[in-house]
Amino acid sequence: MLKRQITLKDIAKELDVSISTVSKALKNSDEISRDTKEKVQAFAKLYNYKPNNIAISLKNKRTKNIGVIVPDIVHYFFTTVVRGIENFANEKGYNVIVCLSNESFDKEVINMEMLANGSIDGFIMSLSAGTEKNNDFNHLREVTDQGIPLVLFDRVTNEIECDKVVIDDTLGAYLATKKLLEEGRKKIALLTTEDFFSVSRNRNLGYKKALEDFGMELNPDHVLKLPYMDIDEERISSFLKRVSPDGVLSANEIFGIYGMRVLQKLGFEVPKDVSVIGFTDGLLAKHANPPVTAVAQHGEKMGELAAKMLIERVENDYDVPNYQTKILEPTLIERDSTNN
Amino acid sequence: MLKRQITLKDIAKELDVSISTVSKALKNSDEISRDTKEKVQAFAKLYNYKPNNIAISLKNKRTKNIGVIVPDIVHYFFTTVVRGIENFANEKGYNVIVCLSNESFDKEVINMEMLANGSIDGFIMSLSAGTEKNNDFNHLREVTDQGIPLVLFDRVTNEIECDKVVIDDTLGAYLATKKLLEEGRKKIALLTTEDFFSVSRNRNLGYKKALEDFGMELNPDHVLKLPYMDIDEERISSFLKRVSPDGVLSANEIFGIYGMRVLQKLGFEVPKDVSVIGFTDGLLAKHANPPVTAVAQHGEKMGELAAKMLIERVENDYDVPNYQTKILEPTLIERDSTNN
DNA sequence: TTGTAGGCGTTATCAG
DNA sequence: CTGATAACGCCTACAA
Repeated sequence: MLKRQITLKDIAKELDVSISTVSKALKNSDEISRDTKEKVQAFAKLYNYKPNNIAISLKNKRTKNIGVIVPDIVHYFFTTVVRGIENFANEKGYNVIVCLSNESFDKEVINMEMLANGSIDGFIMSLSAGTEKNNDFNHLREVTDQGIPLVLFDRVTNEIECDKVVIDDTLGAYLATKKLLEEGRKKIALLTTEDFFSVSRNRNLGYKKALEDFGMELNPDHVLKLPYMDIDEERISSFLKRVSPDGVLSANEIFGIYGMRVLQKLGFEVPKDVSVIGFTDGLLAKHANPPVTAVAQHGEKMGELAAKMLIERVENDYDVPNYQTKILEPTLIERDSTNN
Repeated sequence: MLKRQITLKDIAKELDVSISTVSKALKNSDEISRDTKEKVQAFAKLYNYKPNNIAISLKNKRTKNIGVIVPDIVHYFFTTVVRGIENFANEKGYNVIVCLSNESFDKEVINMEMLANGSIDGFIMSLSAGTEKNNDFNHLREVTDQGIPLVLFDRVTNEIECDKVVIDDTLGAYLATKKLLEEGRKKIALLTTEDFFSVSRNRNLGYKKALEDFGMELNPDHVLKLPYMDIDEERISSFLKRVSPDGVLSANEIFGIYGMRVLQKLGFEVPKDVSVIGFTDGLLAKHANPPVTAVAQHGEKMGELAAKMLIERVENDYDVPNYQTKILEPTLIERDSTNN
């Protein structure tokens, strides 16, 4: 069934020359006579010769593969980051191996180990919820100790020294909260996740800071911290019912969208009675009714940057690491869920 | 910088035994004495020996990698298929290399060639818009001619003989249209894409069939066929304004969501004045206001099935191909954008 | 201008 | 029980 791909050896035998002659001829080396080169190249094209990547990888100790491990691929943000990585990497001749940790520590570890045995030249990843919760980064350390380049994005940790790309989450939340405050909102609810998520921690901080800058103090009763990014319908709706906010900031796309619908069902008009802003400028925000003002995280750019940083590491064997953390600026995209 | 991973050779030298002894010892071969095995295994663990996958791939002519080429990763459906593939493949010890064709014929070809040189054991893919439009499948044929297993899903073609997984798009559209008709809707608009998309062709067919079964005939004025899956705000809104439908069927998630908002802005109430049903039971449909009744395509299952079929081919070298086309049943998920 | 030989890391066969 | 050898497909320094 599997018609074996033709190899240098096959060509050599067929044309009655040596393997190295064939190899050189195909590379247009000028060690080889025009005659021989033409003969070999013609034959190779005729039989559709393609060098075997695996053999080349073994020889070069370079696979031209990048391993990407992300918590999931359903949420818009990760999706766009993956797209950014893909774009840049393909441009540079790299393939992208995508693995989903599914927010699970165990699966993240398994995936890393699966890829760390020579399958890839480097990793780009965002920590799973499980990993952030466990606060266990040994699998990352093993990888970096082996000298495999690693770039963390979005959900990062100080425990590991490596290149990183994040957005300024604190600033993003600050800008959003400020916007609500400037609209005159007094009771701003925060829908977020627990502080063990590095991004949530920072977003929660930005929220607090903005309140303080406007002479208000954070009321814990106005904050709902859920353990995961999944919607807990019960808790979100009872929270909003209780708080009855005139402004909502959501630390992710999905809580905000869901929260807005809950409020609408309770009779609130958006943005007349309550303004809503959410993190992630995704399809949900864009197509909600009304469209939701959002903090754009520039995922695609983030992915490109991460890929760029990684490939740079892979291709240049610096002996002084000099790790960088790039911080992108979030942008507030104003839509109809807030006043303007 | 890059601390070379330890190899069999290193262990052999260090322990003063032969490479093959080490290899066997690590495999717990009973050709080797208990003593030697223990010594070798201890040493290997201590120095964190991991067999080099690339070398193994070269030897076995099996990479344990699956190449997945999809048009994009932003739309919910493809996202879920990729997740299904990932799940099943990882379970079986395979990595998934994801490439995005970005709906472009050229990029699809480039990606295939990139992977077809030994990097993967088989392909799972869904045709790009460009490919369906060009009607050019030579890159697929080259791959299958080489004996590389290929599974097509969703956007497939009869031109290529290989395993396929699809849903019954005609039935899906039929069920949706029937639902609208049974509600008493008389003027059902169809938002769809051009017929060169295999899926659209079938969905358009199902729409027509349902109308006919209810004694109505298709009115071309009630159908808007756009060239791509991107929202053309201008055309969609002027179309809906003109038609002023009491029912809308959308052949994808995004047109339906957008169309519903257009109608709402025009003063239509959903579902009082107009019912809306869209293909793809995704986040947009689920979180729209009101939530949209949708044709579920069971992407995750589709992905798992595709992966299963592919891995079966990869691992068993059938000499009679006996290609299969699996057809999944779509499900109508009823929500508040239709009456019940 | 062409060919030989060795190596990338692993495994399998066969000899000792 | 252990080891030498060849092979997977390619590349390259060196020899002829």
